[in-house]
Amino acid sequence: MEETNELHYDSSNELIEQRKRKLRELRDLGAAPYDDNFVAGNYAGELVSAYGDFEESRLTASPVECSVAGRLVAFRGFGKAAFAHVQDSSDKRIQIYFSKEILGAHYLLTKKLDVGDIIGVWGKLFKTRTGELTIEVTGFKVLSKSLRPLPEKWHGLKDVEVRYRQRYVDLIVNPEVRKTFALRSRITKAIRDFLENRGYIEVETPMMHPIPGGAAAKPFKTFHNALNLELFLRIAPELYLKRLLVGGYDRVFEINRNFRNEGISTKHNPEFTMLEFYTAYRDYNFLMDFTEELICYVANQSIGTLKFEYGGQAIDLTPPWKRITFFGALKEAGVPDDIVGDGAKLVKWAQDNKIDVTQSATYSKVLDEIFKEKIEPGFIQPTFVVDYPVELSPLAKRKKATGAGAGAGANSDVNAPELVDRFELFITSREIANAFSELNDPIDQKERFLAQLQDKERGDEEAHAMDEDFVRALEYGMPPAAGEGIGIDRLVMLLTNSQSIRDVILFPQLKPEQQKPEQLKQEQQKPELQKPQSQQKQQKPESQKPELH
RNA sequence: GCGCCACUAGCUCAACGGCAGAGCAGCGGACUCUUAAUCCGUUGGUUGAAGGUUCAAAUCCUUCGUGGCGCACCA
Repeated sequence: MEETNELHYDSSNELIEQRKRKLRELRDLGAAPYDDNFVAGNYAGELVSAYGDFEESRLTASPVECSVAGRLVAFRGFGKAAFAHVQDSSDKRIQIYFSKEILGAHYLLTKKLDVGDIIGVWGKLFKTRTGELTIEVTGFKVLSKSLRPLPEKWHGLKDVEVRYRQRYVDLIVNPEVRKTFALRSRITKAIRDFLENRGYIEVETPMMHPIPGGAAAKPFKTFHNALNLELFLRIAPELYLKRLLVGGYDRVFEINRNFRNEGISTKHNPEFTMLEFYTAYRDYNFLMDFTEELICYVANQSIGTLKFEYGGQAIDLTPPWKRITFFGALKEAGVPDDIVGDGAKLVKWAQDNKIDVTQSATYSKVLDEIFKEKIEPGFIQPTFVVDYPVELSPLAKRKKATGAGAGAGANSDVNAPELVDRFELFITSREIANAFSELNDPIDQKERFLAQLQDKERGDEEAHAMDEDFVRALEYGMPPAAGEGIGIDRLVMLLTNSQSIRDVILFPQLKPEQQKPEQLKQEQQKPELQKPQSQQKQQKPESQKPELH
């Protein structure tokens, strides 16, 4: 084999060669197959909705000239005529009609077209005998010759790996995928509209943090050369947004990526999109009502209803939503009263109930584990769980010792400073939102950071790190505030009935498709102590392999 | 990280120890109202990779790769 400048993906199979040949033939015929600046006057969708109902006689009486540009997605050739469909960004397709009689010598070019080519056409509208609105083409240009065959028209592209890796193909051929991402866009727009209409301003805070904070998670590390500084991709924007509250913004929000160095699953992507918003002079009770309004607004604006199916389950977002306390939920699920508060008993109960609890688990982790195992699966319809234990919420405000806190409806555990003003919203057993009254006591905050540091020393990799500048900010005074985070990907999953987070992220994280030959070579040369002999034999044909420089 | 499953033509899939196939796409031909166009003819494969078992491997075994699902991990 000779050294080659081919890409690592096959770019020389027969089908591609045939298309390259047509490309040359187009050029020989005087076409410019990668032409530029074709300004179409119309979109397919616009033409279909405006003229789709017109009678043929009407289109003949007052002809409609039009032009569209898009991808050729079907082609049916006859001897001296051809029908095809062009699909454009209006997400509709319109039929076009090529006729030798009309196009003359230009008609030859249609013989060099393939499904997948991007073309611009102009002509006038007419109705076929079957009543389909069609452009009778008087002229066209090949704007981009497609060299790779698209998947089959009928079965389409199903291979999920190819769909994720080559999302561009997925988007071309699978309309429901385009629909999902169109909905995603409407959902984020609705969120922005809702918040902006209520006086919130959108901000952007750092993605690269010297101290990863605002959540309990393992961060990605990176490095800034000029500053000679280790940095972390952010796990949450929380601490920066609260600095902005100190700075005087009363209502701020950010919709952006968070990064967490954890496993990948149908519910987890290493980078995911989070909405966080903060409201000064309000508490978490305000946020519960606000969240109902926000999510209902978003549902109405995006899918136009509050009642829909998710994975075969009927979901109803009609407010008000159920509210239950953390310990109330535990009690309801049959966790005995007396073990709560007693670490040893709690661990024993968890183990007795076959809940996996590691040796190093802290009291709060065990509680959390029991909750996730026993309680969460029950929350199919929207449910607020309120008043979490303080150990689980190092950034939330303690519950008032008196019952004076507003909105006591669901709060049966007042008089409990070991609790915090916090809720989580669950829909389809999944956490959709997490919110609390923000801790603004700098001394308490510092102590909680210190407690987290102890957890860290005990081996809890995800314990919060001390952020001294954040404490300093609080020392200047942060107004009382309520803050909330909503996982956008999971919200989009819910509203688009997507079972995997990869179906709502355009380019989900995957391992590299192909190892570079250099890497492969290195690995083969690695001395493997315990490798059986049969493995080592693989190295023999090395001399026949291409030398790669 | 662990377990199970998958990987066959450009795409969607058969063949499950005995000659690697179909449909669509493609290519050649016919065809001026088709729309999964039709009709005739036809090309296309290192069966994800490497080893092994066997007279014979897509098929059985091992290792590896990638993906899916589940588990673990996961404010």
